[in-house]
Amino acid sequence: MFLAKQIRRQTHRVSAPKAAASTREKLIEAAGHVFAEHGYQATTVREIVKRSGANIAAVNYHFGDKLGLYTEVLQRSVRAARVDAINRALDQNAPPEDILRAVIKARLQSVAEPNLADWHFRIMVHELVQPTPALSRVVNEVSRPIYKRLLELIGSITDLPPKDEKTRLCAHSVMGQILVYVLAGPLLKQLWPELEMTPVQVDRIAEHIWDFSLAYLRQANSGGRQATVQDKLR
Amino acid sequence: MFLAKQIRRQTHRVSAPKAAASTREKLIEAAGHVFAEHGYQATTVREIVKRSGANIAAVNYHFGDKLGLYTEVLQRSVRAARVDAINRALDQNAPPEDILRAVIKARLQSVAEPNLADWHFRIMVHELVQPTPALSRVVNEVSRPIYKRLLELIGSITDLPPKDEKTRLCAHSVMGQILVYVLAGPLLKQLWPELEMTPVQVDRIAEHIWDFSLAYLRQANSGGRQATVQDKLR
DNA sequence: GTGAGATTCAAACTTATGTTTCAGACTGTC
DNA sequence: GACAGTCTGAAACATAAGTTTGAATCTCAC
Repeated sequence: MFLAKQIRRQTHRVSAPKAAASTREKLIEAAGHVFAEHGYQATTVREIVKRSGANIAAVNYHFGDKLGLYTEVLQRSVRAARVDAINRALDQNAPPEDILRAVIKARLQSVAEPNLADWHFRIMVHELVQPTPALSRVVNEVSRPIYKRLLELIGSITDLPPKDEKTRLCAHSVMGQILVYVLAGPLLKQLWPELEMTPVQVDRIAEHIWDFSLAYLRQANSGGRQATVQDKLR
Repeated sequence: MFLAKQIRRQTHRVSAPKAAASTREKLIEAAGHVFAEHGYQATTVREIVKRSGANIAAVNYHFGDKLGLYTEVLQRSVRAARVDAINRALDQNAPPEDILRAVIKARLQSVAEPNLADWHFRIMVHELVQPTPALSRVVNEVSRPIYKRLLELIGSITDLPPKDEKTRLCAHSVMGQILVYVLAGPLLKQLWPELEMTPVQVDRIAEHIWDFSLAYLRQANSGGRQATVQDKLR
C-alpha cells in the first residue's frame, strides 16, 4: 500500500507497460491539440482530460504532472513533425534551388492541415514566444541542425560560405516568409478573408516564396562574377 | 457609503479626474512591460502592482479589472507604437522604394529597444498567437489601414493593383521578413549568438530586407515590359 | 480646519487549477 | 476463483490569482 504509493509517485508509468496504453495515447493526442492551440500556460489539464475522455487523475498517473505530459508531447512533436519532410527535402539529390522549393513547400504545408497531426509546429511557435523552462533545449536540438542545413543550402545557391552574414540574413528572409503564415494566420485571414489555406493555395504561396527569394539569391550569386547562362535560365 | 461603492464599481476611474494620475500612469507603464513579456494570460496583476509599487487593489480601482487595464495598455500601444513612425514613413513624399525602406526600418527598430517604450509591438505579437477576446478588434483597427497602405505601396512598385493576389503575397513576404526578428528573436539569438540587435546591426538587417525584397519587386515590375534603366540602377 | 470625495492599504473572499487520495474496477496468473 | 499489480474514478486538497471590502489616509475647496 504505502510502498505502492511511493513507487507510483516516482515512476508514474514512465513507459507503457503492456498494451494498456490507450488512455495514455489518448491523452497525448488530446494534449497536443490543446497545447498547440493555447500554449503551455493557458492550457488546463481539465480541458485535456475532457477532450480525451480520461479522468482528471490520469495525467498525473501517467506523466507525473502537467509538465511531464507537455514534455512527452513536445518530444514527439519534434520527432514526428514536419522535420521528417524537411529532412527528406534536404536530403534529396537535386539542384539546391529545387531542394529549397521542396523545403518551403514542406514547411508551409503544415499550415494547411490545422486539424490533424500538425499541431507540432504550432507548439514550436508558442515555445518561440514563451519558452517553457526545460523545453527550449528540445527546440534547440531540432532547430539548430535544420538551421545549419538551411544555411548550407542557401550558401550553395549564393556561392557564399554558410556562416557568412549575408547567407544568414537570406536564410532569415526565407524563414520569415514562411513563419508569417504560420504565426499570423488568423490575422491575415482577417485582413484578406478570401485567403483559404487549401492545399492548392498553399502550393501557390510556396511557389511565390520560392520565386520571391530566388530573385535575390540568384542576383547575390552573380554579384561577384557575371551571371552565367544557368543563372538566367531558371 | 453604499452609493459610493456602487458608483465605484461602475466607474472605476474611467478617466483621470485631476492630476492624481500618478498611480494610474505607473500601472499602465508597468503593465505594458509585463504584458509584453508574458502575454495577457500569463501575466499576474500581482506582478504588475509589485513592479509599479502600487497596491493590489489599485488595478481594480482604476481599471475595473485586469482586462480593463490590458485594454487601456493595448489602446495606447496601437496609438503610440511605431504606427506613427510607419505612417510618417508612408506619408513622406518620396519614391515608393525609398518609402518601403523607411517602413522596414521603422518597424524593425522596434526590436532594437527592448527595454524602453517598445513593448508595444510585442503585445501585438502575443495577440497574434493568442488573441484576447475584445482586443483583436483593436489590432484590426490598426493593422488593416497599415496593411492597406502597404499593399498600395508595393503595388506602386510592381505596377500591380493593390488587391492583386501577387501584391498581397509580396506584402506578406516583406512582413514576414520583419516579423521573424520580432518573433523569433530569442531563437535566432541562440542559433546565431553573434547576432546583436544594436541600432547599427538593425540598420544592416533592414537594408538587407529591402535589398532582398526589391530584387523580386523590380523584376515583377519589369515582368510585362522590359526593365528600364532606373530599374537596373539601384 | 473641516468635511467630502478620491485614493490607498492590508486583509479577506472566490474561483480556477494542479495535484493527491483512496476506494474500486480491471487484467492476467497461479 | 483468489491474488497482485495496473489502471480508473470521484472527491478532496492546496495553492495561486483575480477580485472585493471596509477602514485609513490624502487632497482640496470652502
